[in-house]
Amino acid sequence: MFGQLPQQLEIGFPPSAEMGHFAVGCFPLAKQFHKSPAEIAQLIADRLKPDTVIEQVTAAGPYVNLKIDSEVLFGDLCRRIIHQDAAYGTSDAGRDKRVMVEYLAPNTNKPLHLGHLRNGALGMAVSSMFEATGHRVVKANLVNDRGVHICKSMLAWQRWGNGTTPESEGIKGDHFVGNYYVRYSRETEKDHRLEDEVQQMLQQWEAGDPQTVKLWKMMNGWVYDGFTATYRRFGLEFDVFYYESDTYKLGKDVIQQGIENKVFSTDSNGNTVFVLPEEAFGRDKSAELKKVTVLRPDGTSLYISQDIGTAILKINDHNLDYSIYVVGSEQEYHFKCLFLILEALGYAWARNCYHLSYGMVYLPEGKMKSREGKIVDADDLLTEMIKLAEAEIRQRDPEGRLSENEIKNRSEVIGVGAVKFYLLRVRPAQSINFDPAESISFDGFTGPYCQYAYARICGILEKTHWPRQADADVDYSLLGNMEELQLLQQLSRLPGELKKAVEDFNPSKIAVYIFNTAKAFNQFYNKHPVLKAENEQLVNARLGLIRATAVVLKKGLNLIGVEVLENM
RNA sequence: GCGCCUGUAGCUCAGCUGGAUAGAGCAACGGACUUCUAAUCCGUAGGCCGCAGGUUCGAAUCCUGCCAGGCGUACCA
Repeated sequence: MFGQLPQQLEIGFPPSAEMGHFAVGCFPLAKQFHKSPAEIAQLIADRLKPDTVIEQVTAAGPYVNLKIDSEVLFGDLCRRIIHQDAAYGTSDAGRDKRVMVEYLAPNTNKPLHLGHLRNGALGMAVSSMFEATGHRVVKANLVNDRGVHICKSMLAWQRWGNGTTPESEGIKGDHFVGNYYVRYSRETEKDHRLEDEVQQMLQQWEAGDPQTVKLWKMMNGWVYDGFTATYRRFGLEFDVFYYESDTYKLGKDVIQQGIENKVFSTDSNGNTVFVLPEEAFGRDKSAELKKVTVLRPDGTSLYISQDIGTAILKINDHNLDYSIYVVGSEQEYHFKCLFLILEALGYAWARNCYHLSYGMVYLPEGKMKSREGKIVDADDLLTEMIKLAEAEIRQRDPEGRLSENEIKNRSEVIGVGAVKFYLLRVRPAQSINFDPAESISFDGFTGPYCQYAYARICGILEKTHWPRQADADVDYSLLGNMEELQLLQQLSRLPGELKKAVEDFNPSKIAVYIFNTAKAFNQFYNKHPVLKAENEQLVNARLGLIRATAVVLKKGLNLIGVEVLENM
């Protein structure tokens, strides 16, 4: 279409569709021809003669705005979208590349909370985005199933559980265990000797004491039952689980090798340490180079030692090209060190490890603290949202036409979609101030708003037989009003937005894009009838346009893990 | 002290690889349902883009300094 224009020029959109369908900024040519961008734009506009495709060329300041023949403009894109369907916007840019997305990493001593939901929503969205760009994605969950915190719940249950189980009490397993974690925290304030007992239990666990291991397995089993239910409800999927109980001793061999190769050194306390480069880390309070300990003097490992081992394990297990860690921003320092150490150890792939860091979720009262019970529980929040959605659905169905099953299904899709969208609509680096009132809203920049636009389209398509005639015979040249143009322009953006979202590891780009697309549709919908358009030809053309819109909305929402409904 | 992140409308945020008059949502006010789903749409109002310099034809965007908030700063995970 623009073969006649120099290639370095970028094609964008004018601020208003009235000005033209495409805009070409002439800035790059200014230097080359020693003329102002505006002069060049005028020159091009004068030279470029309209033809069958390009209907009008106008210079507007430094831009050349082009108007394109409607049949080409609309027909091209709508036909392509409808034809490609779910493949629209995808690419094979990452073909043959294997990428692991590690996310969630829950502890098995308490239920999931709002922070986990943000992590999970991000993990799933990023995975989908990478899949949509042709990557082979392995979704991994590194379960933190051992350690002193797990023993706390275990000890409390042993002491005060009286042999009860989640079944006997009718409580979801993870919540059941979490209650004992809270119980431990309460009791230990009164009786500090419990702390010694917990340490003892941890030692017994590490020694493989059968009783302790049995208790551990049983209680973790309860937690997994609970987690599995929440995963299913929130739409979290994993291809592989790593358990810290299997991996916590990893890394020692590599570190030993690193010592021999002088990657690590020993400090005055006998710790095995890695000295951090000054350029990236500066110096500490006493003006010394900063260090990170990778082994204690007694040879026991630390968080980072395990992570070194696990990183290598993951690469070897799955032959990865990229390894992504979805972990909160408070661990940026840790991952910076980890990747640096891996590189120092000679692993070239360390450069292909990424920490997808995301900001905290703050509550109105402050940061979430599980021990103080000041958290937003994941299950509670989802239940609450689903209930609100249900109330809305029932209000819209006063005659009670919907089956209970249908109401349940819709409530879940809407409620869960609202939570995911709320957590994904801001970029990951941004911390979220969790506003309960705003989070439960279904109006405006929300998931349900986007789902609603999709459902409205389905409502129209349901009432007709699409295509009413052969797709090729639809006369798209009839389209071209402002709302149609703006909607079309939005539809054309998906591939580019997906590409940017993947490059930045930023699902919020998709969320924003989908919202804008839904809005463009609603604006069109409110102003122009589809089925009752002036004539049959126009009806068909508009049906094509909204059919394409439905494809884009569904695709975009699915990319960020939000499901769609044909009726709302 | 050092490192990273953040600062844009009353509130929550887009925009940040420099380009057309800085955009949305919420909240406020006013309008549109005998018309394909009003979970919608239209309108009004609301901005020294933290501050000060610099680079540039052009800066919310890049650079420097400062101010404010958050996170982290090995021997917890």
